[in-house]
Amino acid sequence: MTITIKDVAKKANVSIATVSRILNNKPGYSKETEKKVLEVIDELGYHPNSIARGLISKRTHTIGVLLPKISSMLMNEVIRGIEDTTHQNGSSVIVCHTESNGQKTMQYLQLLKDKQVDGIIFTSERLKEEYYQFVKKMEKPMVLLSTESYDFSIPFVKVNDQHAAYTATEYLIKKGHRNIGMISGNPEDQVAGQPRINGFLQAMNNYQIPVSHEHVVSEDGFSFEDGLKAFPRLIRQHPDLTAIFAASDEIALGVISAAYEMNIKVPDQLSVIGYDNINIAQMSIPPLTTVAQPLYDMGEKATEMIFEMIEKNQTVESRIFSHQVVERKSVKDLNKE
Amino acid sequence: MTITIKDVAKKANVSIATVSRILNNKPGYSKETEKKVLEVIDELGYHPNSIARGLISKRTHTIGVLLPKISSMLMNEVIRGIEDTTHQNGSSVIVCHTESNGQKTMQYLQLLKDKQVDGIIFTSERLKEEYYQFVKKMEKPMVLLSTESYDFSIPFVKVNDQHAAYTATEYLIKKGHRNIGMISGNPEDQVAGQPRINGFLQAMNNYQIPVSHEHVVSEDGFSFEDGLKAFPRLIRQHPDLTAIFAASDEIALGVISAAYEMNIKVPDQLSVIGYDNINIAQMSIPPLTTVAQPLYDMGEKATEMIFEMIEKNQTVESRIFSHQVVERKSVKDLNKE
DNA sequence: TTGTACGCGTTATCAT
DNA sequence: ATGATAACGCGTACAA
Repeated sequence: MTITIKDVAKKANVSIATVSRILNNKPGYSKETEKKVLEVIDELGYHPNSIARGLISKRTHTIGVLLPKISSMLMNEVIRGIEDTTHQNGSSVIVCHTESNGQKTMQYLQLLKDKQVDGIIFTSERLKEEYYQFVKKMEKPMVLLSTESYDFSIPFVKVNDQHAAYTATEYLIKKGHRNIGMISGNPEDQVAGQPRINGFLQAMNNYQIPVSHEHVVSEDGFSFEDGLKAFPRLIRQHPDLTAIFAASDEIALGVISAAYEMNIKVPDQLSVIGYDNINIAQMSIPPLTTVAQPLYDMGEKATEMIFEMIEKNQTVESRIFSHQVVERKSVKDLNKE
Repeated sequence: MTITIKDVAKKANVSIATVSRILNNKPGYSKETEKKVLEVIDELGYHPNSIARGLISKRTHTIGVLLPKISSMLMNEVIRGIEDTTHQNGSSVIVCHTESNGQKTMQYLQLLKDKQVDGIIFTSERLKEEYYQFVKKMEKPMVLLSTESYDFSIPFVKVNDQHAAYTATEYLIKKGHRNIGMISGNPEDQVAGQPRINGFLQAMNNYQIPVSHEHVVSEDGFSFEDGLKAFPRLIRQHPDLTAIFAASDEIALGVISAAYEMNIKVPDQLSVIGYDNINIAQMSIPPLTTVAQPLYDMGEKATEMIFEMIEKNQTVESRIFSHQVVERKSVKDLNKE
């Protein structure tokens, strides 16, 4: 038998109301009874049932996170930021892998609604009208993470992808490179695809280096395999390339492996810069230079925003995190020759 | 306003009891009323509130997972197996990172109790008496994953670590290696530490190859950095080593990177075999040969076991998964010279 | 300061 | 086949 507030009340010779007040710091009890009740609670090892609590208070101390089909390594740090922060706030999180599948996403949203989550963090994917409407009906706060909506006004946390891609490209240029190619993710991806391509093109243009769209090659996604497959195509088209900007670290590692297979030395014959700065960036040979997103911090911030919205019942300001290139050893400085 | 079973009942001109029966396939209603009610439900877009449901049914359709401080890349696949399976069963999971901290673990156990999870999956760490007693009082089923308890009789899912380590070492030996070193995790780790060392030693002994304990070097954990730091120490002690068995893939990558720094060619001058077969094993240069654990399947199986215990209210048989070496390119065959 | 009683949304028991 | 109602464990308005 689980022990309830009634048991405590009985044993302490008070009403359940009093126990409840003490539990929730609501005024209306004397120091004496508080002490007495606290003792009994301790003695019985009583803990309130959060289910019952949630039923009445409308707060379940649970938040939902929607994740699309992208690198688990990438999301790992983000999720850690979210989970740590959530638990620090005495709540827990339900993680949902939507696989970027609309139907699955709706199913998960329904699950989150059934479970009465207090808020939702929607990640790394375009927020479709359908999703938005559903959440709106739930009347629960939502924040966007690593994505942004132009259709609906929802607070978000992200890095400026175009700017970061610009920075990466510019870094290459400043190291003396002129023949630069890019391997992007899916160009139809409005959040991590096109903007990074734009940033690349913009940098090249700004430095008045001729580029065509043939300089950017793309596969479906951002994976190691995508890099592995895309690199040979790119290098065959442009054998004179001295540097490559990869739209993700995994792609970059794929490029490095493919280059190794083709007997092209990195960074001596080919420089590579990545994007994300996930764990594996340090593990490659040579260690990967990359533009870093503060993944953990972004997860943390998004979570803090959700809690602020939940508790103050008002909206909150979006936050753009700054990126930063992390220099390791995959880019050669052509100026030093 | 959220719409409840009452709204459905009212609109369908029946009692809430009838609606509830239809919702739960309890006998006691006619085809007609069923149709009518189902229509109304659809029309209103009604979904039962799982919180209220959980309050009375004592099932929350939530399970808890306890994770220690180990490679997030490793646990990633396991977690995916758990989450997928859980969601397929209409439940969701609360993931708790204990950091291998006893106090934190107890806090999380308390959280899981408060949230009334239906069951607990305890992972990759020794089950302390304190944890066991707590869960026992909860009267909820538990299964062990990648760990095993000799003190308490709890169903588990794992690979035979000693045997797998034996297999890895034997693989090296069969490729003609005799001077073999090992970089292990923490030897005091009773689940992934000592057993793997034992397996290594056992293989060497069985093939009558002299080894001392100096052939195995260990750092605190199983990380890339551990491998990075341990390798130079090991190779200085035994400059004649031709092969290394690393107790994890991350350690193995650390070894490869360290070897690269020291200008030692893998696999030409040094062969390396890993353990786990996580994603990054294919990304290294050269791609890593390793002994694979069926991580996703293990997560899946543990989850199925938990659900069986929950639903049939009885215990269940443990399961030892078989391991398998995945040949890539980090081990040289000395017989082919 | 303290207690009584109702309600949260659902399932289960007992009538009808 | 169906409905009224207690119960799940807790918070809170209201009364005392």
